[in-house]
Amino acid sequence: MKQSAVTIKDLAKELGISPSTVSRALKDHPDISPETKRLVNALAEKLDYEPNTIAMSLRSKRTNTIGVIIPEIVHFFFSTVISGIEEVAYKKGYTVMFCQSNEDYEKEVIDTKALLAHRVDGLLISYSKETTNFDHFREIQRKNIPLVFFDRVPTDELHCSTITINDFESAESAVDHLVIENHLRIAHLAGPQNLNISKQRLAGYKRGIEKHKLYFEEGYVQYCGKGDFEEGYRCTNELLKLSERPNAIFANNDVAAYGAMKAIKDAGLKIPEDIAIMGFSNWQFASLTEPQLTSIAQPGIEMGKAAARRLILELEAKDEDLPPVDQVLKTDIIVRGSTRSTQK
Amino acid sequence: MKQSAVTIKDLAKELGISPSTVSRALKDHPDISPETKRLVNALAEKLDYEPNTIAMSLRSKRTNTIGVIIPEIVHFFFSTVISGIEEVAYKKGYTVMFCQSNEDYEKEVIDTKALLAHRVDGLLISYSKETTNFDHFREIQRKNIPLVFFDRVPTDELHCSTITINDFESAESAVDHLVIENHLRIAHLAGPQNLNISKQRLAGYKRGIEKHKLYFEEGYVQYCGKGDFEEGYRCTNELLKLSERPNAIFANNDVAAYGAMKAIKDAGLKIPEDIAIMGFSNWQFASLTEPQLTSIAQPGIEMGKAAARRLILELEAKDEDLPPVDQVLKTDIIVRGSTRSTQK
DNA sequence: ATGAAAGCGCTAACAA
DNA sequence: TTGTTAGCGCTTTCAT
Repeated sequence: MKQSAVTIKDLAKELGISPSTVSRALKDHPDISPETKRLVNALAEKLDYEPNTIAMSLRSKRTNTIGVIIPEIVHFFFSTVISGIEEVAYKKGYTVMFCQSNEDYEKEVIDTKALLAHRVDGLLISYSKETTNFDHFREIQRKNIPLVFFDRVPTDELHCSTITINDFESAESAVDHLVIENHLRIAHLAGPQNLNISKQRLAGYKRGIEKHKLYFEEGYVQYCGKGDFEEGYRCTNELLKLSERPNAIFANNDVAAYGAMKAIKDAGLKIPEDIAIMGFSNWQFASLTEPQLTSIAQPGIEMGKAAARRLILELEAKDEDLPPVDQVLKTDIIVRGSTRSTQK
Repeated sequence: MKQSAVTIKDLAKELGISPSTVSRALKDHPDISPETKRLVNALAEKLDYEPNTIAMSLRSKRTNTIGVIIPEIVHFFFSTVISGIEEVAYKKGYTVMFCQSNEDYEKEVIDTKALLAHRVDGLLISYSKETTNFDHFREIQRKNIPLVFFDRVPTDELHCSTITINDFESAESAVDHLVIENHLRIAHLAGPQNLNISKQRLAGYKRGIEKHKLYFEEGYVQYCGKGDFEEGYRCTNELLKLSERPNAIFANNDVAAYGAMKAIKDAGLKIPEDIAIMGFSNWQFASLTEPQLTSIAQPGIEMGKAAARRLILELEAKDEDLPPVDQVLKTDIIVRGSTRSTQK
């Protein structure tokens, strides 16, 4: 019922030499004679010897494993990020342990504990919409385990590297884009304000409104709670009730945007003729069938790669204690298949 | 730079008792006096003692970790499966190690090795479109490590449990559905035939064609290679060239179906008036904006849960050596938001 | 160039 | 009820 079970001891016994010699031979230690190395490696090959990484970990205190916690895997953006993480981890010889918090604070705490218990070398985290208490993250730091946040990152108080996109500027660019297309009454479906990304997007939107001196009223910003489909739908219906009905909606996130689309269609209105929709969203294939959809595409793969690279850098920097870095990635505005960078 | 480092030894020394007593006290062993247990637990709590799972694994030869290999994480279906796996694994106290093969045979082999090296207790695998050589799976079995396949499963030769959907019947039902809606010239975008699912779907399609005595010609089955977007597009263009142009397309998989949609639109034809599209696909939000899309929805979450449950069952059955089981899940045909089971 | 011995942190047989 | 000892598989001083 168990593993192949051939150990260094077995090889040693077979060859009539000591385990330590075998160990050294396998690692190509300079002290060992070429002849011995040859013999050891040949036998290892023959008996299909595989080093026991658990035993190695027990000694070295390294598992070559990185832990990842994301809110939800069934989500285009996060699956993209994970993909990037896996790619870099794989190339650098790390394996990925993965948990999803399901946007649940309690689960996130337990996941953190579980990954620490499994002795991951470092952690990559994008925290849940519910998370306002960061004690579990502090615990990680207390243990001196490298931790990098991506997308949903804390502001300052934790001294960690972060990977984000330029939410503020992107939101502003979105308004610019809508204005160019002559939409002058732009509403916003805002996300949960305990997430910095949502705050930034709202701020960028406001900046755009002010810059272009657009019409604005209180009701133009709808707070969609957790930004799910139903909330997007509900909030959009609120927008539709306004006397100065907006002719464009800038959505904080994709699922809310889909809710908005449904509300608009249910009201018998047309997209984008009556109301244009734009937002942080990757419509994936939908843009093929609804070419009027414009999105601010988040570079998920890049974010995953950047996060993994940064974490591994910190892991391998040993005690040099790298100061945290905040890396900001650029988004793209994708219009009807064409791409224009938000970079100014 | 390292973990909290408080060990059983530390606790023992502090309390002036032996490590084994501490170990037993922590595990609530009946032999230990309540008083000792109290003292030990109190100190453990105070010093924030965390058992070292690596050391435990070295002894027990169990890591409480399951390895998962899927072709691609950025894919609605597979992300759904992973989600189900994670859910069950979490509830049963396992952690998930995850790799994606990127539909690359070589990577799959390496991933297998990596997960075995990390001493996962068992493996869940859906193999790549390229995989025709199963030696790496046999290697797993040789080591007596439980292995469960899902969705893309081998036929017989490996003696493993499998979780699949009823591809054959679902495909037949799809044809039934199209016939009811009066589409009598139905073509098929077939998938890679080294995958059993693709074979089954093709067979079910053929069965449907025969049963209803529908018009058929050679060109109605287009083999889309790996079934990517471009292939779906190309193959659909082939269909459009036929003199008896089909008025419905049944697609083996989602991405090919999207390619088909683009080809049809590019040709100035309408969906579904000119050509209806149906297939194994989850259009997610697209069905909101294109309500004419009908899909055979694959129960990904259920598949993930079932696979994880089965694997854990085998893990915990110890040496009882459960005979492999082939579990077949039912799909749903989802039409304009309504759901009809394919179960007959 | 090689071996002996100790120890990573934990547990379990055996002894007391 | 508790302690002693040995060992999981590996590496690494320190000796030879």
